[in-house]
Amino acid sequence: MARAGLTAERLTRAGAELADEVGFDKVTVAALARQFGVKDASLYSHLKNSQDLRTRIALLALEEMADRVASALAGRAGKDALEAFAHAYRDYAREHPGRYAAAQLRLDPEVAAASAGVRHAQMTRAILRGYDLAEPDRTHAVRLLGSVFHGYISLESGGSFDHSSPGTQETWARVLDALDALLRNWPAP
Amino acid sequence: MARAGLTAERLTRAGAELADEVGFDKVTVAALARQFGVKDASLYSHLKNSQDLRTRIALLALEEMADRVASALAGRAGKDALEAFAHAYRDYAREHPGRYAAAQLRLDPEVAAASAGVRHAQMTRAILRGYDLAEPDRTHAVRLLGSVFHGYISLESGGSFDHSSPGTQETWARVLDALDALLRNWPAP
DNA sequence: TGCGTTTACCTAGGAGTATTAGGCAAATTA
DNA sequence: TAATTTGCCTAATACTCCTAGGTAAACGCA
Repeated sequence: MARAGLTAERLTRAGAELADEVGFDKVTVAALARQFGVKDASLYSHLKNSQDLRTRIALLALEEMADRVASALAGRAGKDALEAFAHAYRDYAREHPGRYAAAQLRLDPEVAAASAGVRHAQMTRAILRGYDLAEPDRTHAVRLLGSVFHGYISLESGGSFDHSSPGTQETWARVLDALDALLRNWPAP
Repeated sequence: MARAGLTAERLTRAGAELADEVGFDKVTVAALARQFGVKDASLYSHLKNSQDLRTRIALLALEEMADRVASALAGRAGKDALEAFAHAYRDYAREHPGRYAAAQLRLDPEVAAASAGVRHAQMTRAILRGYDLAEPDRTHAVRLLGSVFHGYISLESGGSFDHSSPGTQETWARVLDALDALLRNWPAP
């Protein structure tokens, strides 16, 4: 019988698509096998287990996000960079909700340390180059930015903003204005 | 044979405890039945299905959080209120990670509208009474606060802040300083 | 070109979870 | 005390995860 040509990469990619279509939590070994027309047991030659699959999808998502952010950030500084980062991040989450959810997966420390999440963190720091912040405020600010971006996307995609009036597009723009103002006027302790 | 005295409420409460112990995603009808020493089929007299169980835990968590925040907020204004809200929120999430995760569950619009989530949102608005913000900036600011709080807690509990140096306690305090400063100096469009 | 080795995919099966249908006995009410 | 409700049961179906062991296709080499 003909082989389907499975590899860990193809499975990861297909799993990511599936996540975007039906939700990350519904990505299952069985569902993935069905997509390739093979038995679920067959996937275990390529994947250690279902957790391994989820981890691979998470790592893929982190790579893609870091790539996007990197190219969005190239050649920009200050508020320009802040907005580019924010838009790239949010757009990715809207285009790929399943992958974005995957990227929130808690990884083993070693795996996380070797992931594109590190690059991502570095780029968040890079945004602040255009602002006059010394340590440890720089780190506090990085954490604040990460919190706002992640929190906003998470609440928005969860529908928390659906039933009050200004559109989320407008809020997003004003939030970025506010963050820019804050970074330019970071309060002394 | 003796009855276990199951009710939807007891099951919900036990499910919430279980969520805090092993994680919200591992709260299962079977696991809950085991805790009460009954067969899993027995729970279906009290719960519509496993989604119903999860929803009930989420609603419980929303109630508890709204209660905590309400009493933290009583008699406070301005930065005092901001900090009280933030601490109550974060403390709840740290004490009850499973319940906090449950509270993020996407609810049907009608269910959400009847939930304590509404009270929660109103209290976030109440914080802003101490600051001079008119609509629509008030709404933008509410969304920003929600994003920061949720995002920070989510990243912190996911371990994102574990491997960089200032402690998260210090960052949290400085983030609140920054938010207070921002709300007092909200930029014009 | 044919042979051996690797490996991709298979069947079979065990364990856990979600859910429904239908039954008996305990608790409640008349 | 009889009638009714209801709490928990057994049984059965379906789906997911995963392991063990087998077969045949593809590959590497003489």
